[in-house]
Amino acid sequence: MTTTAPAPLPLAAPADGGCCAPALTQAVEPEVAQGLARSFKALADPARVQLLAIVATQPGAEACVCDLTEPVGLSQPTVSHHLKILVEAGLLEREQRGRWAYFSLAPGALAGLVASLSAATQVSA
Amino acid sequence: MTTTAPAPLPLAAPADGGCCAPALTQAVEPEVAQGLARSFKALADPARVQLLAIVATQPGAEACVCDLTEPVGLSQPTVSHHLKILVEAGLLEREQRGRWAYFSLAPGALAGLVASLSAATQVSA
DNA sequence: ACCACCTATCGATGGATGTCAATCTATGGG
DNA sequence: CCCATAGATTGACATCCATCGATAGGTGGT
Repeated sequence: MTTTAPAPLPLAAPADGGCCAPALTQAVEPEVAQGLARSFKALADPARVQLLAIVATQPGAEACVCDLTEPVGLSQPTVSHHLKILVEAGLLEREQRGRWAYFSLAPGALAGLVASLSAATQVSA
Repeated sequence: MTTTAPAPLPLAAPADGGCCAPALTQAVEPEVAQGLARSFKALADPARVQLLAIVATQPGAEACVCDLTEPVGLSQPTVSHHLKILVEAGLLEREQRGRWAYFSLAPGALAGLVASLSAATQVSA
């Protein structure tokens, strides 16, 4: 989080009569962009997409690690690692029930991402 | 490319009477997961999110590199690199016009991602 | 108490990725 | 014909990340 926006952004006006429009300075706050990028980074791995999809399609929308290891074809530590990333990204929720850990979709998380992307598409449309 | 799904997925039945449901084998085809992950990977960088947002909010939804370098605070080669990634991901389109290169939102690309995410959320709802 | 089982953490390793300076290519103007 | 400018490519470097084996932490059964 150190970064977030140290850049002064001198904003040298394109007075050179160059190519195009004055160019708006910031379409999105750098912080916002960073937050979105972090969410997308959590989805930027095939294994994690699969894990999310499996959880979503499970009856009750929850699954334990023992159910998730085999479908993705990865070792148990690796699956645990990916699940942790998804939880930290706010996309999954973890619940220790008895001896097993159950993972479920975090309500509203994906919807939030959808809203962000939709906003972008609306602008162009 | 090579990968895509070499795993035989032995599918050892959870006959051990373990924790949970039989566990569906594949909620999403590995290829599909890989495709989605590749799209999300293109969005998994703050600079690329910003670039996309700037292009989207420009009048006419297009911008040239000279407009994009300063707002993100990165060097010209780096911006060019990010733009290339966005184009290869199918999110942006490039058009050489005169001496300048104009980038615009690829129609339907973001919408497709929104559809995929929406599908996932629908399942749980 | 002990043991079997599920999951998380640790350490290591190979590969991917972001970034820049330097250079190259191409387009237009004089 | 030469030069200036916009942008892409190259090479190098540092960092991050996915993956695994080995191990630790907790929980339940006997």
